[in-house]
Amino acid sequence: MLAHTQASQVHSETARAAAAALRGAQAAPSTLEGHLSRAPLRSFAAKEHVFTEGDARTNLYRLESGAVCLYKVMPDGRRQVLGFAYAGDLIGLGSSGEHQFNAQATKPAELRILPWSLVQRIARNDPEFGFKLYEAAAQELAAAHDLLLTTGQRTAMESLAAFLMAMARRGRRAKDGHVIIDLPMTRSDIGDFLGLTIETVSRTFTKLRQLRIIDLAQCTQVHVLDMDALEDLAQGESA
Amino acid sequence: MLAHTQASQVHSETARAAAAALRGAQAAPSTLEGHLSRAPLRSFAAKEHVFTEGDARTNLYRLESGAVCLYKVMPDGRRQVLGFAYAGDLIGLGSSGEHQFNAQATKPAELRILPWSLVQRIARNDPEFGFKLYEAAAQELAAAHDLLLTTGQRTAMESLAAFLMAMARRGRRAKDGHVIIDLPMTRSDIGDFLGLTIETVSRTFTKLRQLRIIDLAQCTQVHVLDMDALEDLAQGESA
DNA sequence: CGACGGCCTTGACGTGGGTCAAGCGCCTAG
DNA sequence: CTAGGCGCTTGACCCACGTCAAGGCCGTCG
Repeated sequence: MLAHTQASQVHSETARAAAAALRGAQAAPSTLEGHLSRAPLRSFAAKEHVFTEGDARTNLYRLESGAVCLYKVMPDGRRQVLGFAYAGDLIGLGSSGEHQFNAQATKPAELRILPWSLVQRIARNDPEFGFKLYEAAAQELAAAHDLLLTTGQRTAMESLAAFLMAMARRGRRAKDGHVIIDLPMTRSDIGDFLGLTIETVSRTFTKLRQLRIIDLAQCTQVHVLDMDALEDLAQGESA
Repeated sequence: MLAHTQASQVHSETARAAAAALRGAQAAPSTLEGHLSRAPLRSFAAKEHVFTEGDARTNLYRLESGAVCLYKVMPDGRRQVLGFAYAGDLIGLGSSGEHQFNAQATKPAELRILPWSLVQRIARNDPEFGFKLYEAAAQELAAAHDLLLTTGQRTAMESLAAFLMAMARRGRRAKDGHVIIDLPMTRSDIGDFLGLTIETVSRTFTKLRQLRIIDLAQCTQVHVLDMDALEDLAQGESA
């Protein structure tokens, strides 16, 4: 679910669940997907919090539309964004107890809400499901490790290029062949994600534009003009 | 298992397993602890790798003694240490497929080795166990998130102070009341962990010594003279 | 429609920490 | 006992990025 990692798994269940629904069977669903598809849907306004650090972990969420930013804050206000969630991503995984970070919609969002107690119940009855939960957590762990590589080792240019490469996987393709990336978050979110200031993020975007590697239609929409060059920059091929 | 997080859970099972063994019952063990306690033990020399990135995930390990460093490397050699494992920690959790980082003993170490296929088999039969796996992964995730806060936001001084605070929880107490920390890793490991160079780590140690907050008997042994001051520095009280 | 506030960009400047280089202490091997 | 190597420290220098400050562009609300 965190950026910097490949697309999520899940979703293969959707068709099966839909088929079951058509058959009119209202038997209690057994898969996570089954539960989620009939879980209540709640809307959140931009900037509204889904949960905050210290809240009891009462629910597991799945984002249906919109985007959500996950972050931690230090006492003095410095902020580290841990990742962004997009449609299809699970939000709220973590060891039992309290939430250890904040989740805030960066644009209007809709989420399915599943009580955590139910999740635990399913896990107790379905060993396969417990293992799926584990794999979901492991995937997030891998994403966090990737992000560590960028905040710990990469330069501003490398970080931003890697970020854009990751976002490009979610992007669409314009008729002229260029990949178009919509950024559903502010420069501040990006900066706090990559461990940079908004000024540095902005300047680095400008530099990429001057290098004719990207084009900025609006500040929230990136056209990738030269994906190979971007890839090179992400891997550390100098300037 | 990563530093920066509280002690591990597990271990409560040890007594029960021992009791079962005494009863002479040789029935197949059902808990992870049961399996681990009779799993083969292997020794690794300092600097020897337990596994490397790209290796198939064939085993789950538990460290019995020594210390292990977990890290990723970039193509050009830059390295990010993800964490350190100490006695009792599980190593090798992650989504199925290949290992996504390297694990290298920083000093002579002994590990119990459990085939991953067995872990999966247990998970399939024991729902409780699958959930435990999940919680272990979630714990590592929390540790990674904490580390992100330091590599992304903290200054060198804050990072090192936070690192020492975390290590102090594992430390012993001298007769004069000072906490003594043994560092089973090099400056280079610490630097790559915190996103700093070895020179900066060294200079920061020196600064802490000059401030009379710590004392360095040898470079691997830290005496904490003023835990409160260290705590303050970790939280960002300037200096 | 005009004014305000968020968000983004750009410039000038300062600095924390990276780089390069030298030297030291300790451990191990011969 | 001596030599070599590895890891640690320290100093001098420099640069990437942070800080501070000044606009500009929307989008929204009165």
